[in-house]
Amino acid sequence: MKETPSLRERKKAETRKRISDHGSMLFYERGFDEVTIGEIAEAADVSKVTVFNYFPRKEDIFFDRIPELVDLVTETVRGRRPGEPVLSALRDMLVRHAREGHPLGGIDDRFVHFFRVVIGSAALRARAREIADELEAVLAALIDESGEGLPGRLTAAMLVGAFRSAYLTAAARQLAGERAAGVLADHVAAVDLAFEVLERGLAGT
Amino acid sequence: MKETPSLRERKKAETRKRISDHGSMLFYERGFDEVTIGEIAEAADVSKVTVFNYFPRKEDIFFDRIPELVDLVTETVRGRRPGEPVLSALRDMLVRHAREGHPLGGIDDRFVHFFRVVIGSAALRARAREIADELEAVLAALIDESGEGLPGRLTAAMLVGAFRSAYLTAAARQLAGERAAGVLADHVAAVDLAFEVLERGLAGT
DNA sequence: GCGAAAACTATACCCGACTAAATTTTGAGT
DNA sequence: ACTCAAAATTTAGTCGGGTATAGTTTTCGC
Repeated sequence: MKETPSLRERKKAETRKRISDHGSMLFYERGFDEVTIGEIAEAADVSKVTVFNYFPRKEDIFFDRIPELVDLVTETVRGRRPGEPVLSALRDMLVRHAREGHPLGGIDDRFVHFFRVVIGSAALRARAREIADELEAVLAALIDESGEGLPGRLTAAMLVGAFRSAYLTAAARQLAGERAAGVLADHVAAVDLAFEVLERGLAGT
Repeated sequence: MKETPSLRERKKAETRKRISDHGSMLFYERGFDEVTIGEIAEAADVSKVTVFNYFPRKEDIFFDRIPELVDLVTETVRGRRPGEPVLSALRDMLVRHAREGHPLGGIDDRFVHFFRVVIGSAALRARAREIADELEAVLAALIDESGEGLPGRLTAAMLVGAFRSAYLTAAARQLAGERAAGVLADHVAAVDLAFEVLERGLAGT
């Protein structure tokens, strides 16, 4: 799969990373809205146009790893053990990532700063909601194609809604000063509850 | 409650309405992003600054009736018949409004144009998501205060997610050319299914 | 090496949402 | 009538994301 990291590709990846890294660093220091594209370009030693070349919108510089998140969900569903229900595969994945403090899981002391930046910017909050929508659509399609007979749209909407709510609650508590360790237990419980409700509710369909 | 529609108040209300009406009209004609605040000000025969005086953000000119929506939900929950479960009151209200083609219900031939404008503008879509979030928060608080022992956040998140999904599906079909009458039946079915799943799932809590 | 394609740079520009401050109008109460 | 405070207006901006263009450097495939 990964065989030709041709020089061109490597340089591109490196430039992209440099922009994203310098951008994120500035955002962490001063907040999303207080940093201009020009400053990022300068910090990354790149022209302003090049920034837009890699990131069509400013928000994408910060939310750089979303594609990985979509892939993660897709792989979780498509690559589940034969016979395992979609929902149980998703539940396991989500709980595991939270427990391991995986970057995309979100429950970890390091991510307080990440949350602070997002909460502090209307543009980033808006983009985050948009991303949740995209995830919901992907998930709905995956559920439909899984052949378990679940109503994809409804299931995805409820699941994304519930998880997002739990995630935000956990983030708010961490922002309020609680340590990740303390928040984690409740968060896992909230996720478990969400899946229980969903599974029980869908059982009679 | 409503006793003093003093001249001053009436004029304010009238100015507000004039701005919102002219604005909406222009949006319907040409799309949200293609209309500037300046044009709206001119059409409403008001200064540009006055527009911002009444509507802090451009999007609010179009989504003018959201406060009514929040009130509607609040009254539905608080004013339900004694002993009636929150969820059943909400379900009745939502189905009734859809059936009656209520402006805030959304299933009516007239609203195709409304949808088109929203779908056509990233800013309006973003604001719509934000509004859903606000509604979710209000609903969560209402459910918590209802004393039925339901988990407010989770219930609200799932309900708003499910309804929004159904609503958007119905809107998309109307946009694709189907008549409201045809879409209505499926939409009501989708809402009913959502409530069934939710109620059954929550039953064991 | 060489020509073509891709990536990058410099630069200038647009655009329209939103703001600040000072001034004028207008309705309310006496 | 007359005064006062709220509301509306005028004027004069700022600000930064995003774009368009045209030219320069770098990498690739051969």
